[in-house]
Amino acid sequence: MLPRTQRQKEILDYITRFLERHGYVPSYAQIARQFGVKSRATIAKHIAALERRGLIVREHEAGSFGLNVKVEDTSGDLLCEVRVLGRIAAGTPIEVVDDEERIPVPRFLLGRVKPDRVYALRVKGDSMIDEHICDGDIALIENRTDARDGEIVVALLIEENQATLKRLYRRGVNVELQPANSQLQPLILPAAQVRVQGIFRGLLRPSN
Amino acid sequence: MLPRTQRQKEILDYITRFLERHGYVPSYAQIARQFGVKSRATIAKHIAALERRGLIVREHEAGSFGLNVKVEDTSGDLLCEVRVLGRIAAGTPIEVVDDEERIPVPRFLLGRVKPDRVYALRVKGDSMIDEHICDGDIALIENRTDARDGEIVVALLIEENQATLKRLYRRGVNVELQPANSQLQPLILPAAQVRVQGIFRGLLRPSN
DNA sequence: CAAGCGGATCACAAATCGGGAACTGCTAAG
DNA sequence: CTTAGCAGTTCCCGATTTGTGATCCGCTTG
Repeated sequence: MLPRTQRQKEILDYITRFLERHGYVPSYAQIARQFGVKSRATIAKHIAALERRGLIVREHEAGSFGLNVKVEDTSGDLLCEVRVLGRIAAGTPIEVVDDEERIPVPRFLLGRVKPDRVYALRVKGDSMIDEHICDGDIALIENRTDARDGEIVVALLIEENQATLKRLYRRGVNVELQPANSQLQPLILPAAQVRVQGIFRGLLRPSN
Repeated sequence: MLPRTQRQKEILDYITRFLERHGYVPSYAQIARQFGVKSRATIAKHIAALERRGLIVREHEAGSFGLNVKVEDTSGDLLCEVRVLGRIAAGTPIEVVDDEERIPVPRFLLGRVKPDRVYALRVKGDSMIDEHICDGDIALIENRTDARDGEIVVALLIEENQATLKRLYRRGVNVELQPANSQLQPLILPAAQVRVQGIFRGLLRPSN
């Protein structure tokens, strides 16, 4: 279920983000300070509302409200969460998904890349099968437009209005987009016709 | 469950880090010094609180408190840990890695499969490139020998002493091993020459 | 109008946090 | 063996924080 009011959503978001960053639940006073509210009782009412909607589960231990939203980890070294920005399919640019879905990702998959620079794309269709990326896979993309030579990038081909995943090499005023499958021809285009939307950083393939 | 307050989280983190670096548990006095606290009793109370929350398990043995910091708890819904059993490469059976490495895996990748039935294999070489599984990938395998038709299995070809990943179909006394790439010929062998070592359940591909 | 939301104030019980002091086991000198 | 020291534990203390209930107020929306 969704929060009913804007305030409720703000507070829910704040709690989840606080949890991500700190590994424990913020106190009512902390939340109140954050929103410039002077009364903890007000926060209590909002939290009660969120609880009625099932967005927060409490563990009444007296004096504390344990909760179970969707995020949390404490062991922040192993796991991080990444926004799912949308789908990527052949013949279309990235289709943005409206509501902010997030998926958990093992931290080690991203290497040195900061998790907040990373988003995920659900791969639709077999347009990138040459890069061994299949329908249903989840591609992890670093949000960066300046690609280094040889990196696998999400390239938006402006003329064809199509997004694909290819290795990128600069060739003077042109760029060469090279499929991983060496039997396929590389694509050479003027740099102006290609826009880099991100760098490929990893892949998740669900069971089925 | 989570630590409730900042102090509790700090102390839990300190203990875990100390444990990693030194291989043993810090004394109360050590923790107290670290946080500029003068009384060991204070630390005892914090640790008792962490114990109440199930974040620390003690083994009352002698003067020192043996403890067992939980790592994979809390986010149990999102994350699970999986044993890395070894490498799988062309031309060899699975090579078992001696020390018990574990990697974190997003829970949703495994679907209904219980995490303790799953192990991971590092893929070496391009022997399974046809299934779009590349060198350096980490394959998640369900530990099961009875494959259903059409499932992707880790098949040990006894005669050739070689493990590969293929879709399996039963054909009477024979089994058919079908590559994902339809251009390649399926392999048909007597069932006795093939041993199923697991079912493919998912894939992780690191950044580089 | 009533109902709901957002906020404020007050009061109270429970928990947290820090401290001091004394007790129990254990171990390592002397 | 005795002694000293160290570690964890327990009991008592005070100050502060926190969750929560009760009550009231202004605002919007049907």
